[in-house]
Amino acid sequence: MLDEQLVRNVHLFSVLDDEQLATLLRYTRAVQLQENETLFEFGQSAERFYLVSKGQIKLFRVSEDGNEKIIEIVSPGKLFAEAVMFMQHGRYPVSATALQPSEVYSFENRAFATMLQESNGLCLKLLASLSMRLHAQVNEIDNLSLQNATFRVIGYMLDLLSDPRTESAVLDLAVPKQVIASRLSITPETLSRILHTMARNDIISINGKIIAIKSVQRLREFGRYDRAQYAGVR
Amino acid sequence: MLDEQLVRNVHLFSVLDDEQLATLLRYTRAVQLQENETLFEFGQSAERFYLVSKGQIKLFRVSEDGNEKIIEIVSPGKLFAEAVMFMQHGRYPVSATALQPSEVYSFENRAFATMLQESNGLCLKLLASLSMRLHAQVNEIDNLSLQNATFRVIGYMLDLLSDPRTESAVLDLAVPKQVIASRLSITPETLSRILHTMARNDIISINGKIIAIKSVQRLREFGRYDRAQYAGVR
DNA sequence: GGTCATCCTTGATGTATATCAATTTGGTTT
DNA sequence: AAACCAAATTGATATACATCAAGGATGACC
Repeated sequence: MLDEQLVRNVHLFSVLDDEQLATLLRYTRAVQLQENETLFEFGQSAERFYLVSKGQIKLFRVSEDGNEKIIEIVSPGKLFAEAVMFMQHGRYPVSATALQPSEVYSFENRAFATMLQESNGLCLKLLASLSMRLHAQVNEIDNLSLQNATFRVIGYMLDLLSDPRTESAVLDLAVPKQVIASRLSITPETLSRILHTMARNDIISINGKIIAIKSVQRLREFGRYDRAQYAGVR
Repeated sequence: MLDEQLVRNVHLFSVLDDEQLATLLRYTRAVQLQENETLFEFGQSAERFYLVSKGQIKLFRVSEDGNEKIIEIVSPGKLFAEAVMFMQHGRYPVSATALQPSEVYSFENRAFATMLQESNGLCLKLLASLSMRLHAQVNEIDNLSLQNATFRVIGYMLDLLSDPRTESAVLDLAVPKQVIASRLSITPETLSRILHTMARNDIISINGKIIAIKSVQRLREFGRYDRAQYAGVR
């Protein structure tokens, strides 16, 4: 059973009229995934794109030496692999597996491509969406190379904040810390040390996957002025 | 005087018919840039996009502490800043300045956006172009985080190779080494050490901005197995 | 409720790259 | 050719993070 409201709330689909939406849904199917089950692998021919309805999906690459780098963790309500859709003979640039028992809706590229040809508004919407993604990536490269590990961890936590203006907040990491570490291109050990240094400085408190941020402002500042590794309590 | 052939060879424009091309060119103007002259700055309202006809343009960001990170070096025949075009009130995500005396053709976003609304083929072409860019970025993130500095240097040199199948080649770096270093997110010192280690291992020879690659195959292997810093002659 | 397997934490050590500092080289201008 | 300036090189040292290794904590399953 498809959650039509979830589909309707996807930004990219918001321009579809009722008839187009109906057509899209006709070619849509829900896929159940167990924990660690793989949806598609790097290099496979890309015939479909996906919307997460429940759980979490990791998109990742495996390097020659067998190390896995998580590119993104996709949460409910978010699309993925839609960038390949209109390329003929496109191949998935990453692998996708479920971090938890999950459900995704699977859309046919071809059906959507047909709509793209009919609706210019849709086409422009997709352009805007891709271009925003591209800008986000430029920022990402920025962060990876210009900033240090502590900065990235803080950025990740700030992203999880629903309301960026609250001064204190409680957030749920939702995935194993090692997964977050991979996403941030650091080792689990380093992530642990960074978090605990913050805790020692009374900026956050850690309770398993639940992190309480005591002061968002001091969290931001910590990234600018401190090096986590050797920073003592002050 | 516009080099119409150069414009016609741009992949994105190849789908335009003669009339559309004429319309585009009517709103196009050539801009001359001196060395170090800035074309636009980060955050400025993006009304135009560009094609390099002569010289080299660097796209970069400046971090809070004043360090500049070069995101890309754009060469003749390549477009830049076209990803912002159809976003209303878009802002440039980077700054652009000339590395040498250069010439760029400047296109109006609005004129092009009008064409986009008329031509679905053009729209799809742009989608494909952006999506390829997105994939390239995913690869880039991959390289930045998974690989080491030596690997990135090798990747940069292999990219400059016109024919990737030749076993030996001579290539012109064309820009100061410090610019390349910034592009690769390393310091000039580290770049120098890496190049000279390769030279000591008889893989390349260095003559100012001219690098002779003695064996492309050995160059590739060097990235996989070696650490440049402490690798001796073998 | 104990056992087992993950995940997380903590410490000791290693290393790739940055930083700082001093020459050297190369290209421009006089 | 001399003088000058930016770019490149080279060496010494510092440091952020990784790696290796050894416990702890947590939760699932019988």
